Amino acid sequence: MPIDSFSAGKIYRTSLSNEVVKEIRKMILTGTIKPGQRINEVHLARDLQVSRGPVREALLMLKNEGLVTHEVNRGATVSILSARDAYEIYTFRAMLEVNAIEMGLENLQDEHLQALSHLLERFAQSVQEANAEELIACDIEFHKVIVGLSKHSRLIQAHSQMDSQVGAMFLTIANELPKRVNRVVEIHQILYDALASRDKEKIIQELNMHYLSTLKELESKLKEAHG
Amino acid sequence: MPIDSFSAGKIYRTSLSNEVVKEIRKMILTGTIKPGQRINEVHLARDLQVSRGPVREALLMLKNEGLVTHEVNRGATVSILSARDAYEIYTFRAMLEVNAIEMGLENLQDEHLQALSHLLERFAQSVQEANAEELIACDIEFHKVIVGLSKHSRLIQAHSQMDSQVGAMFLTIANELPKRVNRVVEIHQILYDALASRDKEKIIQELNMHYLSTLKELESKLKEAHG
DNA sequence: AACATGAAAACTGTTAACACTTATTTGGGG
DNA sequence: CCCCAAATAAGTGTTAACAGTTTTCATGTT
Repeated sequence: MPIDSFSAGKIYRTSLSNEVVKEIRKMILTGTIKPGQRINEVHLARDLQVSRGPVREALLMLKNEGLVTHEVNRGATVSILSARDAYEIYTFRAMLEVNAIEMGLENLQDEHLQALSHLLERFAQSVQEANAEELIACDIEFHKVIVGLSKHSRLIQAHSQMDSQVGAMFLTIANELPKRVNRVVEIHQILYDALASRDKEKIIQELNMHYLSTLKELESKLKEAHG
Repeated sequence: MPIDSFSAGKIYRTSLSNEVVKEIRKMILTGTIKPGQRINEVHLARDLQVSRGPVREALLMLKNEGLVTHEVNRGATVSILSARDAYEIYTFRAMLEVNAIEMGLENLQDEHLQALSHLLERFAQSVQEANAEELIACDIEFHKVIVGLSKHSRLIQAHSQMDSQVGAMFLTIANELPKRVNRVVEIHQILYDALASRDKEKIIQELNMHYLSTLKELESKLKEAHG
């Protein structure tokens, strides 16, 4: 049962495995399957009306996103992200973004600032609509623009490899988004201003601030959730 | 046909896919299959006396190591590493190692220095024996110790994800190893001395030097090979 | 001779059945 | 009643056959 994805009239060919990846990723990020839960290939395949081959390939890809862990002869389980993981994810992303700025700030064009500005509007709107999914997408997109300035594909790839895990972190605290959410927009506004100033030291300082505060807010939640 | 790997009497269970990964990786790193060459799943499976399932899974894993690229309905191709790739690989590794030192130099124990010292001996010996494979293994191991100081698993993982690509780079210039090879040992000796001094600034400076010179030596070769 | 066209071959993507491993249940002995 | 062991069920790993796509090759036309 091969699948074609349609988008604006143009046909993009994709494999079932890739579609299954999206499906499972969504299940994990929306909490349909929960951290620590084992993933049954047969059941999942049947639910998705697909055979086990694509499911296995999809699980391998999700393993590389860090959403899933794997043991031989025991299969895949949804990753549990600890406070330590949160620390690693955010410090590493901060590190990558700081280095991206250091090596590529001169690539910052007005178009980038426009794109970021537009993202801030989407941010604000998704807050009003209490649309967590959209909020996360904006956050990820925002930081993707920053690392993109480096034009360093391996740096960019290492960064985006953690996108899903960032999404999963958000999920962990999703129940109390409303209170925190306004600060997120504020914080990104500050980052935007720093970028617009094109002052390298300032940007780097704000980046570190940004992630430090994000981490602070997250860690207490995570510790009470599961060590 | 499930396979068990034996090692020093103890039995480690592993999957066929993992064995196949090792096999294909070896083929790529020894030049049995060459950059740009397409990988035929059926032929490869037959050669390895295995079915296509494990081969496909292995190719997925090798894709994440950067040794292989993949197009839907066209299968896998051995990655071609350009001068730009060399630049990215070495600048990114340098960046990761510098940050590892910055966040984890205080974790440097005498045991680490002993291990590094031992590696320098292995280095020297593999030079004498003109054992390129061993030389590469030492180089990778040496730098693994450095990033290991960070105790930051995501940083470590991002670094080791490029190990195979470093091996592939070496391969590209393997024909003229002899001349260059003595410098490699020298350079690592300098790095070792810097580490032994525990002087953070000095270590960072030497790391940057290290990769700069490695890159210089490589780039000319790579450009003449394939853009 | 160059080019387009369509059939055939080769190859990847997917499926379903088989083999082996792990988890669970059941029954018997302490 | 609890614990252990054998039998059984459930699950992952692997294989082989089928389906659809890409590539190659031959044929006919200009």
